[in-house]
Amino acid sequence: MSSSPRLSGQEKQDASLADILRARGLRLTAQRQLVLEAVYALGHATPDQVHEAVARRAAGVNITTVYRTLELLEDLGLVTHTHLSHGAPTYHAVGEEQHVHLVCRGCGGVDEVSPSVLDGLVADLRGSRGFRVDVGHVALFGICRQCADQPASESENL
Amino acid sequence: MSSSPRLSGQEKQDASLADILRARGLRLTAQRQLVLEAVYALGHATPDQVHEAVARRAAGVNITTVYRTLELLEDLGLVTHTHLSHGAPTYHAVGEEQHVHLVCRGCGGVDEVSPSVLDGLVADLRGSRGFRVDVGHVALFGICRQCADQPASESENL
DNA sequence: ATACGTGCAAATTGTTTGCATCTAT
DNA sequence: ATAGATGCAAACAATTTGCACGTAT
Repeated sequence: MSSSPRLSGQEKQDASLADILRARGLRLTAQRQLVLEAVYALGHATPDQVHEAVARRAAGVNITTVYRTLELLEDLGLVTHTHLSHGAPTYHAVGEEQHVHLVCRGCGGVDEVSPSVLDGLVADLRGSRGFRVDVGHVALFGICRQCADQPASESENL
Repeated sequence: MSSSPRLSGQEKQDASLADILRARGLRLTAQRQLVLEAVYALGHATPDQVHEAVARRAAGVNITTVYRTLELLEDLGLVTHTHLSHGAPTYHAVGEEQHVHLVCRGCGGVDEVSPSVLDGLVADLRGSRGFRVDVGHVALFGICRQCADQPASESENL
C-alpha cells in the first residue's frame, strides 16, 4: 500500500491519521477524518465552529464527538489549541504555519504576525530561565493602531 | 478631597473608590469595597476565589454580585483580568506590579517574570504595526526547565 | 422618596460523562 | 466477535439575566 508516492494533501492527512491511529490500536472513522479535515480547512476554529463545519459535510455528527475527537487529535499531536480573548479555545493543525495572535481589546479584532517577532524573547527566557515558549500558543492582548488613534470617544457600545 | 494626605493603602482604595463611583453617580456599597479589597489582597484571583475571600469577611454576598462588581471595577479602570491556562479569568488590581506569566503545559505551574523581558517585542510591534501590547495581560505557554529536563517519562499524573 | 444595587432563582453557554447501540477491525 | 467509537440525554460548571426587595443617597 506504499506503492503510490503521489498523494494530495488531504490524502496524506488521512493516510497519516490512519497510520497514527492504527499504531495505537485505535480506529479510523469518518468523524475523525472530518474533524481533522475541518481543522485544516478552517485554520482556526472553536469546537463549535469545527462542529458546524463538520455538520455541513455530514449532518448528525454530534458535538460531543467533536470534543472527544479534538482531544484525541491533540493527544496524537495532530492539532493544538490556543486561548484567544475570553475562554474560547481555538484549534489549529500542527504543522500549519505558526503565528502569533494580536488581540485588540478595543475592537476585538485578531491579527496575526510571524513568530519571528518573538525570537529575542524566546532566546531570553530560555537562557535565563530554561523556559521554552510554545510559540504556537502565544496571544498578545493590547490596542491596535486604529483603536489607539481614536481617543476612545465613541468606543462606547451599549 | 485632597484634604487628608495621610491614608493607609486600604483607606486610599476605599476613598478613591468612593470618589470614582460618586463621579459616575454610582453608589458605594459594602460589597464593592469588599470585592476591591479582595482583589488587592489576593493579587490574582478568579471570580470564584474573590467570592470565597469576600464571603469570609461577610457571608451572604452572592457570587452574582461578585461578577457584576468585577465587571464594574474593570469598567472603572480599577482592576483588569488575564486569561491563564484554560478559560479561567484571573483578576488583579490595576497599579499592582505588572508581571508576565509563564505557564508550563507540563506541570501546570505558573511562574512570573518582569515585563521588561518584553521590552524588545513591545517596541517592535509598536513600531511595525502600531500595536500597543498590554503588558499586564501577557501569558506565555510552554515548558519549564524541570519538565523539559525529565524526558516526559513519568510526567503522567492521573 | 427614588433610582441604584443586591440576592435568589432560572436561563444560558460550554464542556463532560454514563450508557446503550453501532461498527471498524 | 469484540473492543473501541458514537449519539443522545443528563450532569456539570461557569456566567448571565429577570425580577422583587432592600438601601445609599
